[in-house]
Order: sequence, then structure tokens, then C-alpha cells
Amino acid sequence: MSLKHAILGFLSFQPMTGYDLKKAFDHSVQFFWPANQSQIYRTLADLNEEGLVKLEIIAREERLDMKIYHLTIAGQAEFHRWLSTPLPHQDYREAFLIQVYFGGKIGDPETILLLQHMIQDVESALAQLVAMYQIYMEKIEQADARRDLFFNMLTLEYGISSNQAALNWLNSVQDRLKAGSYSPLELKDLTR
Amino acid sequence: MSLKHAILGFLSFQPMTGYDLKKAFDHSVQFFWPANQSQIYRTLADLNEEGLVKLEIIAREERLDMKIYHLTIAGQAEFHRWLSTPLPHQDYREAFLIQVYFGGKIGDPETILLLQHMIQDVESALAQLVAMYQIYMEKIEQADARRDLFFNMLTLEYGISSNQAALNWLNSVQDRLKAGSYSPLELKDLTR
DNA sequence: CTGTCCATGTAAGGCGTTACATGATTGT
DNA sequence: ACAATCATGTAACGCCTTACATGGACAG
Repeated sequence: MSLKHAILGFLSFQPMTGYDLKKAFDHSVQFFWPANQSQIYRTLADLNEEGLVKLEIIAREERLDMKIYHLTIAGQAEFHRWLSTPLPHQDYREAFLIQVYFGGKIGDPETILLLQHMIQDVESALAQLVAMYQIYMEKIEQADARRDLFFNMLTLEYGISSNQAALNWLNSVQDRLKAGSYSPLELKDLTR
Repeated sequence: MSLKHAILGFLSFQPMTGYDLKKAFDHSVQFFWPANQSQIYRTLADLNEEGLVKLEIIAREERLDMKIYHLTIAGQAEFHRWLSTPLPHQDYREAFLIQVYFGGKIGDPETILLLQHMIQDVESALAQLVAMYQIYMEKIEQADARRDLFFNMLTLEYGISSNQAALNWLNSVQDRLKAGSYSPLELKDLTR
């Protein structure tokens, strides 16, 4: 369960509330592991039952108690175990490719429209990732925690290069359809 | 709901049983939309309730009836509607990137091990896709349904180039860690 | 005679999403 | 005065996974 371990990961930097965790997700791992609020609260309850986190309760009259979650020793151990254990192979789902797969069933103009939407999506995702990357670039210049930042940036590198690959492919498909050419690419152009 | 529409897509070529559909998935869209058997049967039941498919029942004494699913007119219409409608943006989840993100918490040797496992996974996925691609390449040479095959191949192109991008990144990370260098890549090397 | 293929499903559980619900504090 | 932020959760639903269950036909 990756969400559990991502939470443990954040708590290993510092104790936090569920609310803080939600923000931490949104500002960092969001693009490869989004988490919504209700999920975070439920998972924190689970982690507590499993003894991987413990909570410090701050009573506030007239409001719900504030709960600050801390890693336990067991939580730390579990996080380290997970962090150095290869994950089983993961399935990917790309609904858009289903549309492409059956593209023969509709006309090229319709497919080109779909591609254009997709291109916009990917371009805006790419722009966001690039913007984040540039911020990191500045931060890493004069940083103490250079090594930590480096690993954070690696995920952005992944995001940028995979979105770039998708974009290149989308453009190539669009070009071919516009040219009325139904020619697959050469393998050697795909693998490099 | 993409599974529903993928099923409609397959049925638009020819009527099939649930069993046939499972095989169709496994031999074609598996790598970007895996579907398991129980899911397919349940979804077929739903499609039937919605009037998008109808079933021809073949009674076989001493065994469960065999059910051949046909698209209805409504099913065809719904499939075409879906096929030419842009999909809302999709979230992606890459558990492996969570491990990378928190890579600073463990030592480089452990991370390198994780990378090596990942590289193996990606390489074998890539090899499978390339093999499928080559089979298609031969088929498309002397085909009547050249256009349909072309769209099928496009999804493989996508799979190959995105896996290749992932592989390049994995190797680059591994090289840097082995060299003890915590330097992010230049943006210009990522976007092209 | 053993295993794989054909062909059907049910049951239970896990993870994620969306919508609902509350209420104080801080900023414009 | 109004909106956004801080801070907590619950309920219901949807999709997917894993395991379980049945049984004939056919090939080695």
C-alpha cells in the first residue's frame, strides 16, 4: 500500500496533522500519487490501529481536537523496509489508448480532435512540471539538504521526460493522420 | 467508464462470449487496460441491463448456458459517442516514484538495487512490446485492414516510446548514483 | 489420467472518489 | 462582509483484485 508508506515518509521528516499531510501531498508527490483528504484521514486511522503512528491530541474548546501524528519506532522500521524493497510490477491504465486502439472505427478528423485535446493536456502538465523543476533548480544551488532535494527532483525528471515522450508521439501521430499516411514508425526510431 | 467502452469496441467487430472477450483483452489492450475475468462478466451484465448489448443464449445440457453478446443499436451509438469525445484528465500513479522521492532516506546502494529491479521490469515490458510490434509489422505489409492495424500499432508505439523514455531515465539515475553525483539534469536535455 | 482449454459465474475485500458536514480564524 | 484557510471527519458509491466454485472436452 503506497499511500500508507508515502504518509509514513512525510511523517519521517516531521510530525504533522492530516491537514498538513494533504498539503504536503499536493505540493510534492501529487503528480504521481494524488491523495484526497478523506483518504488521508482514513489511512491515518488505519496506521494508528497498526501502531505505525501515534497521535498527540491537542484539545481546543469549541472545536474538534487537533491531532498531530508522529511516527512510532515500528512505523519508522516499516517505512525503511518498504523503501528498500522492490515493488511488484504495477499495471497501468491509459483510457486514451483505448480510443486510439479503436481509432479505425471513426474518421481521421475526429481522431485528430482527440489528439489535439490530449496534446493540450500533456503540454499543460509538462509546463507545470517544468515550472516546478526550475524552482527546485534554484533551491538546490545553495542548499544544505542537497541530497534530499536531488531525489525529489528525480521524480520531476521522470515526469518531464515521460510527458515529453508522450508529446512527441502525439505530434507524430497527428502529423501522419494529417498527411493521410497510415505508416507505423520504424522500431529503431522508437527505441532510443 | 473505459472498460465498458473497450468491451463495446471489441463487440463492434463481432459478437463474442465473455470468455472470448477476456482473450481479446489479453492479446491486445492488456498493457494499457488489463481486465480480469470476473470484471468482464460483471460489466457485461451491466451493459445488458443498460440495453447496450443483447445476448444470444445457447443452451448446453449439463453445463452452464453459453452466452454470446451482441452490440445493440444503442450500444453502437454509445460506443461512437464515447470514441469521439475527449476524456477528462486522468490521474496516474507510480508507486515506484514514491520510493525515489524518499530516496534520500536510505543509502545509495539500496536505491541502486531498486533501480536495477525496475530496469529489469521495464526492459522485459519493452521486449514484449517490441515483439508484438514486429508481428504487427509483418501483418501490416500485406493487409486489407491496413488502417485498423495502423491504429492498433499506434498504441504499441506509445508503449514502446514511453517505456524507452523510462528506461533512459532509470539508466541515467543509476549512472549518477554510481558516480556519487547528485546533479539534476539540464532542462534542455529533458525536453526533446 | 492429468492438465489445459472452454465457459460460466459469486463473494469479499481494498483502494479511491465525491459529496456532505461543521466551525473558528485570518485576510481583503 | 465575504472568502479563503485551518482542521476535522462520515457516508456512499465505483472499480478492480483475489479467491472460490463448477464441469465438460480434448490432448499428451
